[in-house]
Amino acid sequence: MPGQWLFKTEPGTFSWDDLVAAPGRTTAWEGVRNYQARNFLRDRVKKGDGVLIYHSSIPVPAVMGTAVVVREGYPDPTQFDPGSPYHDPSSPAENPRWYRVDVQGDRKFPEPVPLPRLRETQSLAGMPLLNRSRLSIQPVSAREWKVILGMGGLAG
DNA sequence: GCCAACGTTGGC
DNA sequence: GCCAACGTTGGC
Repeated sequence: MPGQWLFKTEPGTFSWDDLVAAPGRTTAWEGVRNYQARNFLRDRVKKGDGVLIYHSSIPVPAVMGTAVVVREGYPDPTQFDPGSPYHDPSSPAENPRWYRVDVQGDRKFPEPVPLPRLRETQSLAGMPLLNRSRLSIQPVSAREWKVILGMGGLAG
């Protein structure tokens, strides 16, 4: 049984629309530079898992749609690229510190689910997203997944 | 733009 | 290993 996740992104940097406009609707989810999130990408996120794409740092943050993991964790090459904003000169080449996965855009919510609606939904109260966690990669339970898809206008 | 919460760094 | 300083996240 596939797992479920929530990935945050700032739409000014990379948005849902950017994801579905990408070749094959697929993109490498790069630039994650937090150890807890890295551990999820490296160890727990599996091919076929579902991903909720969440827009943060905007007037009305919202879950925009779903994506599917199409490639499991592998070293993020941007850590070794001096020209990249995600360059990490202290990451050892023989033991890369940062990982990424590839995701493919799947279904756009007919109605994006705004953060205030998530907050007022009792069954979602345990989500890290709603509990001042700044984790950019978070696990989502099967129940939470189903509830949010329903709120967004997707049957399941 | 503010600022609280949280993560990371580095001196000791 | 402690912890103060600093940087980042992200809602508001």
